[in-house]
Amino acid sequence: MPRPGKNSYSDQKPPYSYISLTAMAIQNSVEKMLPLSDIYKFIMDRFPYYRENTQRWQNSLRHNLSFNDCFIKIPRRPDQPGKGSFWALHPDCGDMFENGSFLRRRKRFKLLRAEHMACKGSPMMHYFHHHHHHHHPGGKLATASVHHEHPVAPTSTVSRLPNFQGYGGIACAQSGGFKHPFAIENIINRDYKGVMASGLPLTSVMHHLGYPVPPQLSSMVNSMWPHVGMLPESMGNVPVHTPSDYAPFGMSMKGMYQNAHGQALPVPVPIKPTPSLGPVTALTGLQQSGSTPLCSAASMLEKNDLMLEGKGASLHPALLLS
DNA sequence: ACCTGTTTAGGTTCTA
DNA sequence: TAGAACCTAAACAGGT
Repeated sequence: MPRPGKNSYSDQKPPYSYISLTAMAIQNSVEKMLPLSDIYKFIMDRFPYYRENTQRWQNSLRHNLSFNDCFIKIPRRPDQPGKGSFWALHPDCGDMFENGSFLRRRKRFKLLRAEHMACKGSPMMHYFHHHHHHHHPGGKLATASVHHEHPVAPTSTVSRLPNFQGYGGIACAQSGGFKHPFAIENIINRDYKGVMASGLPLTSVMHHLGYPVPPQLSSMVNSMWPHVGMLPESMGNVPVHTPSDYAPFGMSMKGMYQNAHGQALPVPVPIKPTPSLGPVTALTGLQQSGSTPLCSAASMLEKNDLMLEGKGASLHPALLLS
């Protein structure tokens, strides 16, 4: 009989992919972006399994960061000391984890070839490329304001992103401060080599590439360029969404809860909804709790426990204990 | 020397 | 069973 306690549960490998673990870490961060070392830290803090063989899994994790389009690299500004870039989730990778389950993705988030080129070459170019080709119903350019101490990760855009119902007031409350990494103030202050190399003003580049600048932004872009960072704060706000309508970031927040230590953790739910229950998921718990800031993790788990099926679908003990 | 990041390559596991 | 998702190893470049 395996005796419970030391080495029985918490040291076992968590049923989450590296993509899941990384997404958790990023989502959990205030700015929705983390340097590599902090991603390591998050994972090791919560999952004792990953406190060993660090060479192995960290190599795998780095591979995932580079290889998967759902992760984007955000360069540090000169005023931000530290090693490496920040890593964030691509704004459009919203529903990678069906029903909020982090166990297995419903499908791989893959950029189109052209998107990939644009994205890897220059975040900004990607941004406009992206928004040109997917006309979003209510989607306009991200809010832009000028002065911020830190670059922050994307506010979500509309496409592929489900409504955000909550995750308490935690993420919601922060969303007012979030800025799309491709938002003007974040774009211009970084190393957008593609544009800089062209020697053309931003709007010219955009026009040349066939990306019309939205009216409310064009004047701002023009006025800002090349006077980076000189725009008054008041001009910077072009609200697009009610902040509470969407997650502060492109990934679905359904299925998240906080444990007793204030750590945000996923609520594992079946990949496929139980047929008899229909598409009832962790989201239901959030929705039913209405605007209640913090959904009871216990009640959510209760609901979800009824639906757990298959092997790895139960809550990993490390999540409860850490 | 170590960390970060990219890429290739070959393997396993899961799902349609 | 084929393909997708995922894992691991490893070579290598560039930076501190």
